[in-house]
Amino acid sequence: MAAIQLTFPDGNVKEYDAGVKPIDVANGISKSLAKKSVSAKLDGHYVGMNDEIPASGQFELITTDDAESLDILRHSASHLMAQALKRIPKFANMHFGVGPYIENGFYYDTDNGAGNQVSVDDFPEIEAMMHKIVKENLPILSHEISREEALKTFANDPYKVELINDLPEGEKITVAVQGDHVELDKGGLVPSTGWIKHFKLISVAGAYWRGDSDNHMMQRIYGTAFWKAADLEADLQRRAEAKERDHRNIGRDLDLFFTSQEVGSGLPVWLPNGATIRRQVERYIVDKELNNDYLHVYTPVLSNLNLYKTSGHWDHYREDMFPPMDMGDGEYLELRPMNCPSHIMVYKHKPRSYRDLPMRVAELGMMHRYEKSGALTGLSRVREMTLNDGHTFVEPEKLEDEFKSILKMMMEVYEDFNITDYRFRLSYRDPKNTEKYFDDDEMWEKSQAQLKRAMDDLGVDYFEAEGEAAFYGPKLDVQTKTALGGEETLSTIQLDFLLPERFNLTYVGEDGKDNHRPVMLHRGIVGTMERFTAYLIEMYKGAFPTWLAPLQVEIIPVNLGAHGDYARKIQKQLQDAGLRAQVETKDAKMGYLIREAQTKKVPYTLVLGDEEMGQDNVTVRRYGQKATETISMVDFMKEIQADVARYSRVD
RNA sequence: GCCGACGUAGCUCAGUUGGUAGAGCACGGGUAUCGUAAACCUGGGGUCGGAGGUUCGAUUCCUCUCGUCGGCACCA
Repeated sequence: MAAIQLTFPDGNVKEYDAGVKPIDVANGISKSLAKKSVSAKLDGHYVGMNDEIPASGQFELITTDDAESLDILRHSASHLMAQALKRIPKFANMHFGVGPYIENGFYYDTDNGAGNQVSVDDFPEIEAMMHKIVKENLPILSHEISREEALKTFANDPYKVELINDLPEGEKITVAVQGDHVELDKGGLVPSTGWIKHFKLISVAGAYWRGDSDNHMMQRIYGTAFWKAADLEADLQRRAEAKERDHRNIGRDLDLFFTSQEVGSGLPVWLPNGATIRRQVERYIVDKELNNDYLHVYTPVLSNLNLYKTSGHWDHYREDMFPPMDMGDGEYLELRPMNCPSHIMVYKHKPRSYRDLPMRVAELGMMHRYEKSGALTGLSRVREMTLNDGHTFVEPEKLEDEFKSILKMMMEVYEDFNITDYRFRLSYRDPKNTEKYFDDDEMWEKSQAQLKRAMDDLGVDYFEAEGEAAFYGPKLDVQTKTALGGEETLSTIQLDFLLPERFNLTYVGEDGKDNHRPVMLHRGIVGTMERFTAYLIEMYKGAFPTWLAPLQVEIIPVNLGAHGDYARKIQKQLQDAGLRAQVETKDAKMGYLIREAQTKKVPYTLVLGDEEMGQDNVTVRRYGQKATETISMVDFMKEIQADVARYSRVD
């Protein structure tokens, strides 16, 4: 008998006879480890827990202590769900696509034919069937089969057949068998269905087969699973709380903005409170840019359509642009979908010299995009938006320096807003789909390498993504998470060698020749005011830092008649100092007014009565605290000014 | 745009064999003038998203349409 060396999670190495099964190995070690072992890998590839181990190779057990085990559990849960569905008569003939684990759970793409879709109302029945199969504790067996066998096994599942046919010739095909259910599967599963105890189906939604909108749409059933009941409970709790954090809900509760059918879809109206937050952000970022040698301009939201034909945007994004306005004399005007051509016109207005470069043009530029109806979401995806836009025109050899200086400014801004949860994405073109992009392989190779080099020089962490570039060049995107877990781009820096060509931009070099071509950098630091505000709302859960808060100080006179004048005097002092303060004139009990100030998340609430009036004092209650403190107005003024100054510095 | 669900007062939501609607909060009026998370009384407010159809009669059933939500696709 050949002996095989097995390395265990605790580092121990033991010898076993070949032919032993991982599940026996796990059981043989110790009771505690056996309970924790969920899957096994041989030479880095998953093997079934119930399969025999061959005579050679490096073997490792994966236990519930490993983060990977949660993926294995969820992957197994998706199979469990598929098996349950097949056992329910009305889903007996359901076809299945793919059923992977994802970040917060798993899904399975299903197709039960038109008119027979799965609905959330079916979830209890499906879950009950899943629990039944868990009780049966069916062993999950994994083994290799031939292509012919595979095609025979899945003959009734056209999606699976397509997947099998797409596997390269010679590729190993493995299946996972649990009782009467067979899955096309690469492995990474729990030993038996009894391991999957704590799960919940979450939602059902449409999804194109293989992610292609030309393909048939399937029903994607989402679920999640955990090892412990408490973890599942906590996760469901988190999902519920995320809704409270959703900027659309807070926006309504705090009167920040609204959208209405009368105004139009994707066209939010900013109410005074939301407008204040936005104004603060706008003042901040414009000041910041002016201090970084940006030239702020105003350019029209409406321009000649030819501008976008020249830039190439018309060709690439016509579907998502508002239709041109035919002015009747051969001229077509277009609501601009982006600001670059406008800023290019600023550059082109006069001959430029290398001494003028880098030239940084910036604007809070309003633009319009006809986003598809299904994409519209609150403030984060809209049809009219104002971008904190900027374009730098730079000598090619200074490109990396300029890139780094923009990134530096971006990180300073993030610090001022306390934004810490983000990651950098280097967005390259999709090498398999190059017709979407400007056709110049050398340019792409070079600029993508430049981008990467600049990031490496700075020693900043990033990840790379193919197919995320703009048509004119690669970019650095800053990816953040929304309350509901979606990822979106907040800021971006884009390299552009194309538009300077298209618009024939030049500058006079040191050599006196006027045929030098600048490079362009497109950048948005806080992105669009809409999306950035949405992000801030969710990040702060509506409890804004004082410098951003719509109302900073709520003043409550104990008795409006007796203390109203004093309240208005205090308000005046605060307003003269540039602060946003309001005297509450509603004739209600104090408890009511305090409650209102707290639910509106006002940073400071002042209560003024006999005890304060004589001594020029205020009694202050800070947001989120129950405690109150009576201090002099002078001290309060110092406190709030320090509070505001801490965030609103521009350097 | 696609698949599914939903659309009743400003907001959150009730409203079943089809007989033109109700609560709480909010808002207006009144009483009380109150020291840190909801005083009490009272009033107004709805073409039940819109259009068409079936019916003696539609918030309810059907069709279309607009919008919202969950995803997918898209995102310069």
